[in-house]
Amino acid sequence: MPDAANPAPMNTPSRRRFRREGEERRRQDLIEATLDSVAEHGLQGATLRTIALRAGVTAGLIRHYFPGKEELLQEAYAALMGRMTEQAKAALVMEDASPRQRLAAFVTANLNVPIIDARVFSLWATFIGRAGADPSLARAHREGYLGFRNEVEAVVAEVLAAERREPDASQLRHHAIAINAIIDGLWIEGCLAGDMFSPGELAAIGIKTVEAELGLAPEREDNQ
Amino acid sequence: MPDAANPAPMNTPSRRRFRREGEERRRQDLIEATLDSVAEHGLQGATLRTIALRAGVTAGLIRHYFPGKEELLQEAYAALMGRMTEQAKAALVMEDASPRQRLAAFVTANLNVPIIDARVFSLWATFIGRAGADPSLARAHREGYLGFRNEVEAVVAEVLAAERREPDASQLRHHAIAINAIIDGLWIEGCLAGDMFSPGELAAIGIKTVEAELGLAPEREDNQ
DNA sequence: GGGCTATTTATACACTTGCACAACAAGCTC
DNA sequence: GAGCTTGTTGTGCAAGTGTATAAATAGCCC
Repeated sequence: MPDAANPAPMNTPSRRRFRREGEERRRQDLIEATLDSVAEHGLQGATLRTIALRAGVTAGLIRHYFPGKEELLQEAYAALMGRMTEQAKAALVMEDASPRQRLAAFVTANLNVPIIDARVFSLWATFIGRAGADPSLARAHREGYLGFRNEVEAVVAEVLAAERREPDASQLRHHAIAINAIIDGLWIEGCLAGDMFSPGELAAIGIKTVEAELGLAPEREDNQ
Repeated sequence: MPDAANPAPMNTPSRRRFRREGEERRRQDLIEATLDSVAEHGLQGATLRTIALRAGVTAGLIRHYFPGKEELLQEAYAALMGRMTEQAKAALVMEDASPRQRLAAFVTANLNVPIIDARVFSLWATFIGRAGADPSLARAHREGYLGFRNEVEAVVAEVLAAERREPDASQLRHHAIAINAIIDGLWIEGCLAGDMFSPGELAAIGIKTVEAELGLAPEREDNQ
């Protein structure tokens, strides 16, 4: 019996070499690997082994950082949502710009890369599809949605104020709902079939539609 | 050992009783059970055993009607898409109605039950989330989307013609893209958080936004 | 009613999954 | 460098997966 429990007496063929990373780093790597796996193979294809392989570790390690797969997925979704809303709102912080310009910039930012992105859309759809059955997902979405809509509503209020118009709360709410829908709808179209639109086309349509919704006079074509 | 391989010598405890259904009936039942399972537990929870249980048969039978799980899922998705586009287009066949009324009816139909429906949305999101990785899904979506958009474009052309306006092809296309986005965006909001809107509110917003996009004069409030 | 056929059940199998746990070594402290 | 902590690996396991296939029986034709 030359090869029993010890396969070769020369040297224990050595386990895999590894480095100890900081906790925060590992957790983020694992979350990113999870998002990649879900985007590529869906929730069913995102197994612990697939995720670990992508993160460059072995499956057992995941249990060292997360109580279970469920929690890993939840944290990954939270990270995704956080990034999305953060990017969207970032377009609103413009100094020295008229409300109307800020609104236009907001629409433009939401209808171009990196927000128009097939991977992000795939993730969003995959997770949101479970919202009907998973209350925590539904709540997370609702919070993100309302936050987004409130941002829209605030800008709309500024724009209309600059136009000397005084909408009541109900009108403001309707404007925000409609504009949010316009952006969402165009975002989906862009993510799913970006090649059907020329660069900047979606943003142009978005701005025009939003301004029509608000009853703003069309901009002159010849300004600068 | 009183209970060995034969648990009771009295009578072979009998297999499950069953009825032979027609092929078409069985296939449809299985597809419906598949959609139910996907809507409730996601793609990962839609196992052959779950589906079979819901359809009132045993798992093995599925292989008698479908080559494999993959094909069952594809047929289920096709059935879903077919039903969705069919319902959406059905709202357009109105005799004795002005183009503008038909457009309004179209928007209204798409923003109320049964098209506003959490289960259908869950299914749509779950499947469309895989479009990035599955070309056949992506193609199916694109065809459905373009079909829908072309319907919109046709009605828009009628509406504008009735208003003595003569948009060129590019303007028509932009209108269709925008209106499609408005409907999609409001549809999502209604499916995900229908309780945040009063009955008919989404449809009212949709009509107003669409008419603003087309530059139609607001309707008088006092007509009948 | 007696047989025939093919729908349906039931069981088996190879494989994957999430999770548990023991062994190991990377890198800090002294 | 010795020793210790703990991040990391590897293996094992029970449950569940899709598929294959044999056995049974429902319902039709005569």
